[in-house]
Amino acid sequence: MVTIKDVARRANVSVATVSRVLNQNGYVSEDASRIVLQTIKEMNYRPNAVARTLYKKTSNMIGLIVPDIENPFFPELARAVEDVANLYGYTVVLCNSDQDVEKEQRYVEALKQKYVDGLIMTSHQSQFNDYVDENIPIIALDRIGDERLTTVVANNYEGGRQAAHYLKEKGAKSLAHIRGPKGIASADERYRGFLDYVMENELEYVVEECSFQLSPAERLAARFYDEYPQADGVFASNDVVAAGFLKVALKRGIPVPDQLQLIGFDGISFGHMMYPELTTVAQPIYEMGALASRLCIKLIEGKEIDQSKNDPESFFHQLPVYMVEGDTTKK
Amino acid sequence: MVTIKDVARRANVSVATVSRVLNQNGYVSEDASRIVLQTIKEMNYRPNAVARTLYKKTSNMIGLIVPDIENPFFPELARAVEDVANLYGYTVVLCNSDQDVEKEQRYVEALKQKYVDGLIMTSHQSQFNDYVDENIPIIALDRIGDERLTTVVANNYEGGRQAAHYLKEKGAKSLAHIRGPKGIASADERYRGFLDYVMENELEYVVEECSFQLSPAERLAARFYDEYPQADGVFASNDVVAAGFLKVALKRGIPVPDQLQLIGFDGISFGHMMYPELTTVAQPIYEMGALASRLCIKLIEGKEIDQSKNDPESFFHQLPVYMVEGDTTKK
DNA sequence: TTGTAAGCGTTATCAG
DNA sequence: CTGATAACGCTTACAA
Repeated sequence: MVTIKDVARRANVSVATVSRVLNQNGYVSEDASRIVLQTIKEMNYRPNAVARTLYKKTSNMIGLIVPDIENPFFPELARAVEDVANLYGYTVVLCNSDQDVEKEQRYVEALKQKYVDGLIMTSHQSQFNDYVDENIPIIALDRIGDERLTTVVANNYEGGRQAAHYLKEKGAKSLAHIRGPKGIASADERYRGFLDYVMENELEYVVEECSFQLSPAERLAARFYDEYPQADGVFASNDVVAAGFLKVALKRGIPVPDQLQLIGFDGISFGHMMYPELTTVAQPIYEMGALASRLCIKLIEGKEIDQSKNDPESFFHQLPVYMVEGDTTKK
Repeated sequence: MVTIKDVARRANVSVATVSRVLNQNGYVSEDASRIVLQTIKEMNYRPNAVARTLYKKTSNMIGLIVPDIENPFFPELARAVEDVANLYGYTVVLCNSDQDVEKEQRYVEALKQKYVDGLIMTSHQSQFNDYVDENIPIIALDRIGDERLTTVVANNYEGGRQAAHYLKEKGAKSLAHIRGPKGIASADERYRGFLDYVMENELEYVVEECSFQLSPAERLAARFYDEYPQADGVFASNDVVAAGFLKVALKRGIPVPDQLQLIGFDGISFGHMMYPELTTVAQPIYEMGALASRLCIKLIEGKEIDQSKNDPESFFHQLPVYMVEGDTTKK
């Protein structure tokens, strides 16, 4: 591997000079600059990022921790984070926490040892108060729990309300909400929104709980349709669960949307892959990821940190959700 | 940040001693060891990975380059790679190449500068002969193009044959293959398999080409059903395209599987999220990722490199595919 | 068994 | 404008 020393030797200058033209700082004469650039090209020299990191204590890497990249919500998010990071010259290190606090902890530790410049952490049950003491910027994405962290979330509460409202408008008389796991903030919020709305409007409703996965959703759906045959408007806490409910309904020959209307949450892309297409409360997934990434970089590069301390708006970013009208609700 | 020096000072030993107990090599007395361990704990010292990397020229990181993490095939793969990497103490750096040769090149460059220990590169059009000269282990995953690279792929050719055979067995008379983009090896192989089988059996068939995405698939499907109303057995080159064809068929009221049978390829998890469930030629996705990861680590740690040079079996790993019978083909 | 010191490849300070 | 040189935090000969 060719180092800065090799270049310096060949160009008959000192390493300091080479470093200067590399970083474009400090004075360096036209001549020197030209010859150095030339030799760099000739020797195909690439500065060693690790050495640089060691000295500068910054790696141009961002750690992204997700509970499970296989959950279709996260690839879209990850993609956005990476796109923006890339734009600014950062590399993203992706980690699966598996919702395991210890595993997450280990990752954070490992990443810090690698001098990652910032961390973006997605939804999780823990409150992770421990992390705020870390000396690197952390963005909470789709995750609430510590007000001291810069946060990016969708308006889950409003989404819950909208779902209930939409079902009511479409004529559903007996609502159901399949809520996500207790303790996961986004699930809790969607539930709260739904509940507030049905209470305010004195609607008939039931609530069941289900993890954000297909198989549990299918099992629950089977039981649910037996138990609550009168339910004609189901709001699932995410699209995967909604898909499970849709699948079981179709399998049983329950007419969707005529007898049973169905709304999901998230707006992940495969909602469009099925037929009937899923009606869903969509989060601006890509925007959320992009924003989180941008904020993280902003914090890293030290811009506007103070401002954000004072301005609540730039501390807590809640993005609006929007209805995507598919075929699982009436026109 | 607490460094090895701090620990040494506090423990009244030299940094060398601390380093020795840290790495468990070289002689160190019971006493010294005890006190060092003690102070490490007290000071909550974590060795700096960057400094270590600089010296050792190894980072315990593996770079994983995928064309697009949003394509549902890759999260499963990535997950497997990461799980195994983790097991052996490696961190995975995920990069999206976007099928862009230059972007991929930039990533490889950037990763090398970070002293990644190995690279796993997934399907791509380029032949990337350039990379074999790199001085780090590279695994080609779901990607063929350079025989000198250790390769992990599914038996795409056989999959293509199986799909055609299955459709024939189920009584389809007029077959169609919606092949993936020319130049992508896996797509080419599936096509070859399909073609060989229909030729050998003198079956009626047509072939269309479509990129591995939903929208193009839907557009093509619409045209396709108009143009080839007699087609009663469609083999799509991946599950996303199959989903697109299924969706349009259902929308048009074409009875699936009675009038039209449909087979996808990949076996991604959302094939189960829809109803009717997709019949598909499944790749052992997780196993492929896990194997690639294991092979990469094996190469990194220098085991069996020579052996693999001689034994073709350990150079080219082709995993078997298997039919997943869903509801889009007859029972 | 332990310590000293020379790297690893950069950057930045400080004289010239 | 340029060049020595001291960091950055760790590992490992080589001495002791």
